[in-house]
This record gives sequence, structure tokens and C-alpha cells, in this order.
Amino acid sequence: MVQEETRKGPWTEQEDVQLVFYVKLFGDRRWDFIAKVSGLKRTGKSCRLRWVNYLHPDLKRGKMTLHEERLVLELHSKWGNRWSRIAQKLPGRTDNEIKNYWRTHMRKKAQEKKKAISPSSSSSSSFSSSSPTTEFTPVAENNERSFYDTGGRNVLANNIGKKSDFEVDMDDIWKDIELSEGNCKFSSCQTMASPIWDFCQDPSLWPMDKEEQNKMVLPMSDHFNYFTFYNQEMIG
DNA sequence: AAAGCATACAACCGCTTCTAA
DNA sequence: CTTAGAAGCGGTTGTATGCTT
Repeated sequence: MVQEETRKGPWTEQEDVQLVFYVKLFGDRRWDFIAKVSGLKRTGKSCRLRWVNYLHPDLKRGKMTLHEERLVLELHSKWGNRWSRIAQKLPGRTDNEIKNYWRTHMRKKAQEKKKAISPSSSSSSSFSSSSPTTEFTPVAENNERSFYDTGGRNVLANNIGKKSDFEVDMDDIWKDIELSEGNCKFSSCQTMASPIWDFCQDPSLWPMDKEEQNKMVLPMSDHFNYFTFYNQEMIG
């Protein structure tokens, strides 16, 4: 398909609002369609990512709680870099967020531990982003769906009953966390909903005024009747 | 106060998997 | 059954912000 010119880079607030609007109309599945129909010069892929990682109403924001940290550690030790799977166990957190978090916090932490334990083994790097072959099998236990799981392919985990090296360090890490637990004020780790969503949730904002409509890139007038109809059909 | 470095997070890319025609 | 397009995942990169020297 020839798309005139797709925008890249950071999303503007206006784009966010626009995307939320169309996702509300059409649901969070048909991303290419949404991308086209919304008038956003973004790919469906980009729209999905933005929604999943930033705009989804169930998203938590703010720091990971101790509990979440633990969970990430534990699940990563089980499943390796199956971020989406791990994210399913942390409501309100995205795979991207967990992935980032892991890279910055946990991996560093674990590497330090590793170093402390075996300073001689310079570059065994057994820990670094465990490859699929060293991962654990996810027990096929849950039918849960994470909020960001828009119903895509089922993740079939490869069932290899092997322990990752990382697990060896788990006890140490737990201890570490235990120690630091006293320092973490849970109240300060509170989360908040996506700000854009707050904005968009407010029904008073949906009937946009003229100025707002003009700001929108989308050809509102052309599609609006259809959308209104569609909206009623779909959302009820 | 400024430069350099580290960290956190958003977004993109390429590949895999799923699904519908 | 085959295949093309859509959707999802994991890895990687870019950028903004905070911290240290």
C-alpha cells in the first residue's frame, strides 16, 4: 500500500486524543483500519503500540511496586524474556515497560550479584537476556487475558525443562529486595491512570467544540455520521 | 554553572505467528 | 491447502531528564 507519508517519532497530544477516539469507536483490534480511518499519518503498528503502551485506560503509571518487582524477577526466572507473558501477570503493566524495567534495574542488579559471587568468570554472560533455549516452560495454566492482549496469537511457550543460570541468584536477589523493602514507601509507589485517558474519559470532552474539531486532522464531517452509527452499534 | 554520564522511557524495526480469503 | 495481510513479540535505538564531577 502506498501511504503518502507516515509520521514517526513522538506522538503529539492531539494524535493521542485522536487515536483514543477511534479506538473507542472501533475497538483495539483493527489497527491498520484505525490508522487509515483516523487520518493519523501513522502505521497501524505504531497506533497499536501507542495504545498498548501509553493510552490504554488500564495502564498503571509510576514506579513498580516491590510486589511487582518480585513478580518480574520470579517470572523472568521462569520464562526468560517472554515479556508479554510476564506482563500478563502484572495487570496494568506492559511488556515494553517490564522489558525496559528489567534492562535498567534488574539486570544490573543481578549482574552485580553475579560479579560478587564469581569475579573470575569475566564474560560468561550466562545471565544476559536468556535465550529461548534456556528458558523455562510456562505452565499452561492461565486463561487470563492481560489488558493489553488484544487477542492476538497465542503464545506457545517452548517447553524446555531447563533452569536458567539466573535462577541460581534468585535467593540473593530476594534477600536484597527484602532488605530494601523497608526503604520503599509503598504510598509513594502509587500508580496513576493514563492522563490522556482521563482526558478522554470525560464525556464532556467528547462533543468537541469547533475549535477542537478544526484542530483535528481527521475529516470529521465526512465520517462522523457513519461513526456515530457505528459507535451505537458497537458500543451500545 | 557546565559538561559528561547514567537512567528511564517511548518508539521503531524485523521477524514470527495467526487468520481469513 | 495456500498465501497475503494483519497482529503481536522481542530486540534495539533515540531522546529527555536527572545526577555527578
